[in-house]
Amino acid sequence: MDSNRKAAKTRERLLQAAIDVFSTEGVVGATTRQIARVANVNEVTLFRHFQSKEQLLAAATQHITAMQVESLDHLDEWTQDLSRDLLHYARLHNAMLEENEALIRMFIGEAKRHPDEALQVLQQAFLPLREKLTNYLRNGVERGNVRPDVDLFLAVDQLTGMLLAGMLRRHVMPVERGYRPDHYVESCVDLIVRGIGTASANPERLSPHPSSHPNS
Amino acid sequence: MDSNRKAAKTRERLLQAAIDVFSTEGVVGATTRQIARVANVNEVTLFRHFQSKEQLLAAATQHITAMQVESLDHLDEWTQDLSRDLLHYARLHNAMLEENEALIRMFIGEAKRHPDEALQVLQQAFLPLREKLTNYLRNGVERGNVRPDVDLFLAVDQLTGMLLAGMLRRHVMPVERGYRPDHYVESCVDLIVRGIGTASANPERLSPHPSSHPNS
DNA sequence: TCAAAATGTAAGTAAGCACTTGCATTATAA
DNA sequence: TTATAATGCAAGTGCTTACTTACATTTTGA
Repeated sequence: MDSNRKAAKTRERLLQAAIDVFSTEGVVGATTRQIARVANVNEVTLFRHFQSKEQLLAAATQHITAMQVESLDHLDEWTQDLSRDLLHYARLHNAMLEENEALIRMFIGEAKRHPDEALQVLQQAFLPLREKLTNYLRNGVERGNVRPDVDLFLAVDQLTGMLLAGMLRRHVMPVERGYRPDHYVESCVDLIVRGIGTASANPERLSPHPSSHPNS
Repeated sequence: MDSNRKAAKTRERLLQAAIDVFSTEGVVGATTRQIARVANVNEVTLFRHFQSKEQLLAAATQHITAMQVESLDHLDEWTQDLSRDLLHYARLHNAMLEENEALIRMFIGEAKRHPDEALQVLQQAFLPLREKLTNYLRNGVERGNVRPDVDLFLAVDQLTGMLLAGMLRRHVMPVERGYRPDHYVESCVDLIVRGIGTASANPERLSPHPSSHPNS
């Protein structure tokens, strides 16, 4: 009964194509024809796998969250140096944002029209990351790296918010922005460390830009 | 020749309706029928004022930027107290984000499909604000409120980025977020002041949360 | 080899879309 | 009042959409 496997394979191709087309064209703009074409599959086959375009969207949403859960595990080695660890996290987070730019844009724009799907993706994709970082910071409080009076959830939302907005800006604005893109991420981490870290986590308060590169 | 004025009035109604419907339904999702219905106007009249849906979008985009330029002037009284002034600015900026939520979502989602319109709105609506705040901060450097080694453009982008992301999050996530929404804005300002302000701009470095409320 | 399952192909349906045409109706200007 | 400009109304055009039906072809499991 390995005809299951073939069906599952085209189903997978359809889901990936749906994610691509939905991301770039939006939910209304995406057509079943184009999705089928991208999946290298006849349009009728699409409707044999998914009864309707709406249900294809639901299945694609679930497929996304399943993938995101897998790719979460790259984040386990903490050096207990607040600046280093936050920078590591921020770079991973930023890379994830950059990779999924079209998808994120689409869900932000469509959040009010498809609240269930948007909420599901955001909750499954971002909340675990937030939880993990919050736990790390809570640990930092006990180690004396992080001031005990800060709202950790809020601080994490601030960091990820800056990264998200930075990604959105980067891809719309022309160059013209003064600072370099990778400097932005570093500077956001720096800002957070200044804001929530204790003196022991801010060793280089003397030099202007702690983690910046020596270039013109 | 005051039949001009009547035509201009329905044109205005059509533009406002177009902005509303484009915002809530997206560019592809919006139909000329619905826009005409919202404007209380026959669909044919829409096409007599604008040759095509695409040109209606262009006109609506221009109409938006024209409106934004007017509403910019509420921002002129600076007390020269960095915390106070930034908080004032942040609250205005946040109110503007909240008012135009649907429109902003739509332009974020559609930025890649309509780059010209998105860029025009963003440039006309956000760049002047950024310029104004940057100038204020540059002034603060000379007064000794702001550290001279900070990248002012970057700092402004960080603040507005946190506010934008905060607004986007607020309207998608259910409650469940621990901190209160208005505390978020204050905390973002606080973070920036800690990050870019000199000691003279951070008078209450002793107390945990300078401008926070006494709640559990 | 043979039945069953998965896919392809061709054609079609009903609905909605942007947009047009022709003419009647209303409001404005002189 | 009368000519003109703005709008309403009814109908229609051509196109695209999601989705279906019927049948032929390929792939797979035993």
